[in-house]
Amino acid sequence: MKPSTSAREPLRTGELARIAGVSPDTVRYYERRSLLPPARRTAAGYRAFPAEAVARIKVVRGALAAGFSVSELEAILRERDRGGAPCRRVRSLAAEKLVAVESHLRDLERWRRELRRTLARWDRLLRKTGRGKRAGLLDTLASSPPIGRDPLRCARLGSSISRATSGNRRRERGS
Amino acid sequence: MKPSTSAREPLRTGELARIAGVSPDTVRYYERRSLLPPARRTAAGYRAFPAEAVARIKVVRGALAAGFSVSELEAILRERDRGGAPCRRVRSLAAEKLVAVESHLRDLERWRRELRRTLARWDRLLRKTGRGKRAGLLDTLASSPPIGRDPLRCARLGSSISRATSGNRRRERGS
DNA sequence: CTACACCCTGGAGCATAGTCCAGAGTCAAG
DNA sequence: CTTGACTCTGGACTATGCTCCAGGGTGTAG
Repeated sequence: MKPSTSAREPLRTGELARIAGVSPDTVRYYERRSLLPPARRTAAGYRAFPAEAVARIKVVRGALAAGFSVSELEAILRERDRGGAPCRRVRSLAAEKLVAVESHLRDLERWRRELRRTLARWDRLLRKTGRGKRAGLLDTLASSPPIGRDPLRCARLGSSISRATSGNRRRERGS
Repeated sequence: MKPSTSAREPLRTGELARIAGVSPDTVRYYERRSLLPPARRTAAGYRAFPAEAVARIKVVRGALAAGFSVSELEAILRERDRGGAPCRRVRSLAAEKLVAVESHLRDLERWRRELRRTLARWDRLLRKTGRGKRAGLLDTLASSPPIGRDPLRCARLGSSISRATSGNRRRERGS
């Protein structure tokens, strides 16, 4: 199990970031949030990471993608680094994620059904309404909340969606 | 079309809120965000809403539940109040929501599949690992990102999910 | 010596739809 | 007059996982 990474042992923040496919800011952020053990420092105060940090970051990214939160990971990794085996907790956390995902899936499906019905109704309304005349589309939503008594969750999702829909600037910078 | 609401005409903030099923803070918020036209004021500075405000709030809640954002609604309602007929825009906005919802649905389904596979793999690992020994569950996620190169959206969803999962304090206050 | 690339830190910003707060005024009943 | 229920305002706060910034230091090639 000798480290076979192509880069020489002590990695600086930027190197580690490039190899792991994240931004230097993210590396520093992970260290601050204890997802990465505190790096050694050079005389000048530069971070010097061991090669294992690359794998660690990949684990973190994978876990985040799976739905774990930074603070959950913090606790888990902390225990693991102390020699503990938080496997059961990890498993049950993942099981919770699955339950949550399934419930969201149901919400989204209901939402999709509602949107489709709404669009169909609106198209009917629009067809029998003159151009430039108001069809009162929104008004048909007034009594609609059979969505349950908590439109908030949907609204929240809605916002994250509209963000995902539109802007994707950033990225692209280096050589 | 005479207002048949049971309460006397000029509604104060709290009355309107109770009738419409939202909090007084929310009523003021909607007014500030121009979802509600500016209310008349009594001599003391209290808001005095017309009975129509109830319906307006219901429309807003319905639209929010359908996925419209406050600022979209602001623009739409503003134009409608000026006598315009933003129906086409409303319709196309809703169509966009549908597209977004469907795409999220696909993401969530992929996520669910991944979680299920992960759990199955982990259970296999756990079975052949002694109690209290580390099974390296998280490590199996390191190379997993076939989720695409953007775990962010998932992570974001994850967070909104965990919030939805756990805490639902507040509410309950009145008589 | 001078670019130029890279590193550091602490802190603000993002984006949403509210919620909650303090400090202060209003109003009807008792 | 006091109590209690209500109202007002402007602003801070919530949650997340980064991202970006200013202001300043480091390292090295030319």
